[in-house]
Amino acid sequence: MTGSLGPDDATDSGAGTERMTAPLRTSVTIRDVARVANVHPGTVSRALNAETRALVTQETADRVMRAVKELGYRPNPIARGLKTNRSYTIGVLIPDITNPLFPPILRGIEDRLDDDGYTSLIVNTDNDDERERSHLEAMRARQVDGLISATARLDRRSPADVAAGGTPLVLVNRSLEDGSVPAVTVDDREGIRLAVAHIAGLGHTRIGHLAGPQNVSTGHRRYLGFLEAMRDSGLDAPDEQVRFSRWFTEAEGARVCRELLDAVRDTTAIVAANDRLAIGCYDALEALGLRCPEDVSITGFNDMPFVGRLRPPLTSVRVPQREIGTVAADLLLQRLGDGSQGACEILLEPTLVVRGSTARPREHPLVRRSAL
Amino acid sequence: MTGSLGPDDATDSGAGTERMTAPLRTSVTIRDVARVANVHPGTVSRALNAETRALVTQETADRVMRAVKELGYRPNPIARGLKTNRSYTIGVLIPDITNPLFPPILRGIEDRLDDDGYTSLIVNTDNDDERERSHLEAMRARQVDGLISATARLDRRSPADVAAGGTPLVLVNRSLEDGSVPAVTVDDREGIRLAVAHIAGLGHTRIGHLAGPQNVSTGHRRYLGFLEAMRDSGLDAPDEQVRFSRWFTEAEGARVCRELLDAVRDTTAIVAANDRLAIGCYDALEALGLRCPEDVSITGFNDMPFVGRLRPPLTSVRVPQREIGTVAADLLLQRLGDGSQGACEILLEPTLVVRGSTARPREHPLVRRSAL
DNA sequence: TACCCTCCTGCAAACGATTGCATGCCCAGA
DNA sequence: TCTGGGCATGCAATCGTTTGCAGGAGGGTA
Repeated sequence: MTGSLGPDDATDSGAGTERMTAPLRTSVTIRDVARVANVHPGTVSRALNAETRALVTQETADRVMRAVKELGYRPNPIARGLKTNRSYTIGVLIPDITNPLFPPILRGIEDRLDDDGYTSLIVNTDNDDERERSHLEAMRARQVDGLISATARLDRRSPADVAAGGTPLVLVNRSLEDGSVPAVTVDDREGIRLAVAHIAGLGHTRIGHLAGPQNVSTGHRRYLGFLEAMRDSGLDAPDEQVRFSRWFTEAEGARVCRELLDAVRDTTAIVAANDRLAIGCYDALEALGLRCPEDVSITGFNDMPFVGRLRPPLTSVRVPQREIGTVAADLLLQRLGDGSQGACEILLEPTLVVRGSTARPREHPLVRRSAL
Repeated sequence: MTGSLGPDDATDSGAGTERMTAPLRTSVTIRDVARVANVHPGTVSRALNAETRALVTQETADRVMRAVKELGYRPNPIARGLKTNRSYTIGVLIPDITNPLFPPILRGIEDRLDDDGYTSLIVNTDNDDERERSHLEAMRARQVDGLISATARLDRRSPADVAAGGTPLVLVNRSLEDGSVPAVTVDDREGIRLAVAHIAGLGHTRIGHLAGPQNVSTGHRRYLGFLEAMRDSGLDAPDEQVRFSRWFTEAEGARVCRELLDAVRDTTAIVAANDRLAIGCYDALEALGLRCPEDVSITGFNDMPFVGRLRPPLTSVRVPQREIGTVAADLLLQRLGDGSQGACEILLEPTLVVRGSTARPREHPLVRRSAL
C-alpha cells in the first residue's frame, strides 16, 4: 500500500554490470585481489588486517583497497579461522528461548558482540545435561572462541569444566556460589529485599515466601535474601512460611501457594521468587476464592513483559535483562582480548516496580478466613 | 540442595586418565587417527563420512572408529567447510527476538536443524534495511548454507536478492505475494475467517477490523481475509469500519481502536489483526470507560503466551508457531539436499481459541453510548 | 599362465587465508 | 664505493579436511 520501493541497491560497489557479477557465486579470493592489485597474496592479507597494516606502504594498501572494492572481495572467515584457530563466534547456552526471560538477555549479548564483529550461536538445553553436553561438544568443534551460559546449576559443574578445557566462559543470570567462574547477574538478595521492604512498609507482618529451586543460584539467593530481609525488618520468618518449588513454573507456583496458605492461614502477603510462581499464586487464590491484593498481596521477580497487564498488574522486581547481556558479552570480549582470568561476579541493580498486586493488609486479617 | 551430583563424566571414551588428556587443548586431527589406526588420513576421512563409508572395508572402518574413540577425535567443521564450501550453518533473520512471536518459531527451526547437524545463526534486523543488509553480508561471508527469514516485506525485496545470489532462502511467518520465494506461514485469511465467523455467530453485525501494516503479508492478507469473511457472512464492511495501523504495537492498537470507535459509534466487536493491537484495544476501551466483552468484543491473532491471562482472557487465533519453524527448516534442508527450486508456499492451519473477550452483543447496543 | 576387473587404499593437490623467514631495495654513514 | 640497516614485499609452509587419481592386491576367467 505504502508504495515506497526504497533505494534497493544503492551500494557504491560498481557499475551497472554489478548485478551481473554479483550472482556469479565465483567467490573472489585474496589471490584475485592480489592479481588485480599487482601484489602478493600475503601482502593483501597484511593490508587487510588491522594489526599488520603498518607493515605495508600506504600506497600499496590503497591499491589493495581499490582492488577489494572493485572485485567486491569479502574475506572468508572459515579459511581465516582454520589458520588462526578463531571463529569469531560465541556460543550461548540457555535453557529455553521460549522463556520470556531470555530474549532480552540474548538481545543484549548480540548487540554487544556485533560491535566487535562476533556472532553468537544460540542453543537450548532444556535443562537437560545430556543435551547441554552434546551441544557444548558441537560448539567446541566449531571452534567457538568463548561461551556464555545461562544454565549454571549449583549441583553439578558441566560448563565450568569447559572453561578448564580452555574456552573462556561467562555466566549470566545464574552464577556459581564458589565464584569459580565469572558471572553477570542481578543482585538477587537486594531485589528480594526491595520486595520485602515494600511489603513490610505496607504494614504486612505475616509474609510468606515461595522459594524457587535451590539448585540454581537465583532460587537460592532469593531465599537467603528473604530470610535476611525479614530479619532486618524485625519480622519472623519461620520455616512454615517458606515453601520450596521444584521448578519456576505457574503450576508449581499454584501448588506451593496453596501449601503455604493451608499451613499459615493468616498470611497476608507472598513474596514469590519469580513472576511465574507469582502468576501461579493468582491461580491458587482464585481457586480459593481469595482476592489479590485485598486478601493477599503478591510480588514477583523479573518483571517479565506483560505482567503489568495481568489483573491485577503484578508488582515485581525488575532486572535489567538486556544490560545483563551486554555486560556479559563485554566481559567475555575483554577476557578474549587480554586473556585475563580473574573470576569476578558483576551484580546489577534491581528496581522495584510497584503495581496493583500489593496493598495494605486488611484490618482484621483473620476475618477473611472465617468468612469461607 | 538436592545434592544429586549426576553422572558427570559417564562417557565411554576411555580410562581414568581421560580427565587428564581432555583439557590438553591439543586438538587431535584426522592425521593422528590415521597414525593410530595405521591407515592413510584420506581413508579415515572416507571411513567417517557416511556417503563414502562404502568405499572402505568394514574391518578398517572398525579400526578407524576404535582410534577415533581412543583419541576422542572430533572432526573440525571449519576445515571441512573450507574444503566443501559448506558450513552446516543456517542464517535466521528476524525483526526482533524480543517479540514473543518469534522464540517459538526459532525453537522449531533449531530443533529441526539439530537433527541434521546444522546450527542456526540468529540476527535481529529491527526492521531496518541497513542492518539487514549488513547482517546478510556477514552471513554470506560466513558461508551460511541457507537462510530463513521472517522479515519479508511487500514493498521491497532485499533477502530475495540473496536467493538469486545463490543462497537458498525460505520465508517464515510472512511471505511475498508474488510467490517468488518459498514460504511457510499460517493461513492468515482462514484465521481471520475463524474469528469473524465466531463473532458473527455470537450475533454481532457491526464488526470493525484493526488492520496491520499493509506492507507485510500478514497485515495485508488478514485485511483481505476480513473483507472476504464479512462478505461470506452476509455482513457489511464499509471502509470506515476498517482502520489501518502503522505497526503491530499496543500503542497503535489503542490509537486506531479509538479512531474506529469515534467513527463508528455502534461497533460491538473488533477483529484485530494481531494480539498486540488487540491489547491496545483494551487500553482504549478502558480509557473510554467501555467494558470488554460487555460493550465490545475483541479478538486477537497469534495467541501469544499470557494473552490467556489478561483480563479478560483474550480470544485469539492460534498459529502453530513452533511448527512453522520446523516445517520451514525442513523445507530448507530438503532444498539443500536435492537442490530443488520450485517456489511453494506452505499454509498451516490456524485454530480459534475462544476465551473471555468475546460475548453476545448487548440487546440495545446504542444504549451504552448515550450512557456516556 | 596371462589378463582383466573389482576393490580398497595411498598419494597429493586442493580449499583460502596467515605468517615466519628470506630477499631485494633504498638510503645513510664512513 | 662499500657496507649495514631498515623497510616493504615475496615466498612457501601451514591449518585440518576432502577427493580425483593412480596403483596394488586379489580373484576369476580365458
